[in-house]
Amino acid sequence: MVTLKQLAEQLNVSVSTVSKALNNSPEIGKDTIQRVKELAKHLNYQPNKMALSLKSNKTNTLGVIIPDVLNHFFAKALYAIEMEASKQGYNIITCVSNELLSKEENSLQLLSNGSVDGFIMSIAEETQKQNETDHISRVLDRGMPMVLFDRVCDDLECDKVIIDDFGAAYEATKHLLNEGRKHIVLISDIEKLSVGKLRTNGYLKALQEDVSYKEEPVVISVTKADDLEKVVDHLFVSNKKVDGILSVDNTSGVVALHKALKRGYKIPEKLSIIGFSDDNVLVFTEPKLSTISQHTFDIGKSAVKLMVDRLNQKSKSEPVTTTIKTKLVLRGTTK
Amino acid sequence: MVTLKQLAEQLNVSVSTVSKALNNSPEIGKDTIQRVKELAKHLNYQPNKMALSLKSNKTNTLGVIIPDVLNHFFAKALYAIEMEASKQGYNIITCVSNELLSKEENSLQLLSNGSVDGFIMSIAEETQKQNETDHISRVLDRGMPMVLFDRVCDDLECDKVIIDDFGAAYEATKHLLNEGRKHIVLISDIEKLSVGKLRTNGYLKALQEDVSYKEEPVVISVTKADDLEKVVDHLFVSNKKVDGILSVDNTSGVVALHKALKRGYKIPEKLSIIGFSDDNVLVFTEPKLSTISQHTFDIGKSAVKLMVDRLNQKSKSEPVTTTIKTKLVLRGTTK
DNA sequence: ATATCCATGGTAACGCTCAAACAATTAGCT
DNA sequence: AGCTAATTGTTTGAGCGTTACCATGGATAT
Repeated sequence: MVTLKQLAEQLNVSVSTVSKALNNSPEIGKDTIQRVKELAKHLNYQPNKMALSLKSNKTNTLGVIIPDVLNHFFAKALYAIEMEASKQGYNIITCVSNELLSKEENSLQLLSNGSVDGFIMSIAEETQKQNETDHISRVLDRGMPMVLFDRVCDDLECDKVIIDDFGAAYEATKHLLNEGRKHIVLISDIEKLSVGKLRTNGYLKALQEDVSYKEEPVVISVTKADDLEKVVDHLFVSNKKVDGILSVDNTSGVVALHKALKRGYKIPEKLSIIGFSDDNVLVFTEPKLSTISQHTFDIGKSAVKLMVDRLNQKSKSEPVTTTIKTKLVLRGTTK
Repeated sequence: MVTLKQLAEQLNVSVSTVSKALNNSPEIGKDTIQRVKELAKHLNYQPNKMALSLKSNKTNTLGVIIPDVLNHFFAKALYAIEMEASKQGYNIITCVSNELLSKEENSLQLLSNGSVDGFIMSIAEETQKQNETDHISRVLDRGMPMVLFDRVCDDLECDKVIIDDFGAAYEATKHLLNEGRKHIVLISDIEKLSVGKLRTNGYLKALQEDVSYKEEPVVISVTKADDLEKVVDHLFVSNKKVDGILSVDNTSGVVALHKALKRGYKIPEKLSIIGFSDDNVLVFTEPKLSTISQHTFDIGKSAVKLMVDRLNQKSKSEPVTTTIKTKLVLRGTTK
């Protein structure tokens, strides 16, 4: 790597002259600036990032901690975060907590040594289950900015980006009711997560409010240990009258559709299905799955924006929570 | 952030004493070491990463550039890279080239300023199409280590991790031939990529070698602009006799399976399908898709290992190419 | 008293920026 | 013309947080 010192030596000027010249300081003569810049370009000079960061105490790097890259939602959020961060001149250091509290603690700890200017993260499943947030508070207490997205924790005083999980599920359930469905089942493999609970509550609320709906709500909670396909398929034998399915996670809606088709259900005539999936699964379904679209890209983008605002602000201000609108997109699996 | 200086002041010793104490230097008295360490722990002292990097000229950070996080293959590779890097004490800075040459050039440029110790990357589609590798050579010339994976370029002198694309497709085609298939079609949406071409060649070679195979090979190349589902579906009308399909990309195998089922093909009796997909799509198929497994996790892991070896080595040595074994996993869509 | 050891302190350097100092030129004033 | 004042262009020096090397001081041993 070529340094200011080397440029200075070659040009027979001092280091600071070179530095100022490259930064277009008005103190430096026009011709000198020219000479310096030419040599710099010629030698492909790049200011050393570490030196800059050390001096300015700014890294222009964000730490991003997500629970699982293989989950399409988080992959897309990561994509959006990377795009927006890059646009704003930030790099991202990515860590995958793998849904583990210990890994999350570790990543936070390791990056809190001046590696990043702030954190964007979504909380690991284990962390949410154990409701353990000390490691996050510790970071916050040190004055490090943090933006939580999707899986947040209400107790933490920091910026957040969420969707209206309750409302989205409520609306989708309402839609099924309006279609005249009388036996609406909810499937969830995220019942342990904050967002999962909210969605389930939205479903329950919608059913409760409907005086003409007689059935008891049915919540099928699938855990990691379960065989998703088996559990979903079993629904059709244990609950023969099912005529509406709301899946509040990424995959179970698609699985339900496949299983239902295999069992000969007419869709959407006899059975409606609404999923919480991203567009990417559509290519694997026929008819196309109706979904609640989370606008994942906007979620990631907003998280970065909140972070950048926070980093640019002079005085402290109250935490902000951005709620991204969801949209019920009706396709082939609803009437 | 608490610094050595602050510790030193509180303990009434010099900065260098604190530094040495924390590094267990034998020069320092036992009791002093104790005192220093206690305070350090108490104040949660973390050595400043930037200062360390500046001093040692090592960042313990790797730059990872992938073409597309939404592609499951790359997401999984990224996951593996992150896991292994973390295990080896490295952070990763992730950039997504979005299949664009310009973004790739940009990321390489931006991180070549001392931000990372080396690069792990897979080449963007545009870059491969235009066969433009100057930006990569430039990095290599500066002595920055680089490991290419999956989408590599033979001309570049650096470490590589690949799979035997030719052999994998060859073997899969052989399998279809051994089943007695007489009209085997290849579907590919990566015909423009090095790996795509190799796979196609493997398919062609297998057909050529079989003297009893009379048909002309049929390669269906799908581009981004095409509607994958339409193109695949059309195959069944334009090529009524098809009894074997080899999909060499991530998704078209699953789509072909769905379309074939919808058209009433008996699978695997009348039609065999082999895909190049990862396990994750299996939940969306019935019968389960037979696939060529790429061992994506091993690919990522190996890339990191090559990189770490390279970084630890004293003297320069020849580039290494690691080939990860593939495995033909027969499931429900083959006899 | 001199050599030997031990514990600690001081300094420089990594690459950079910024404030302040300085030298050299030009302008302003009697 | 002669002297100060202002302007311009450049260098010096300190500091960001570390560590490595060298120096220093006091105690102990010879």
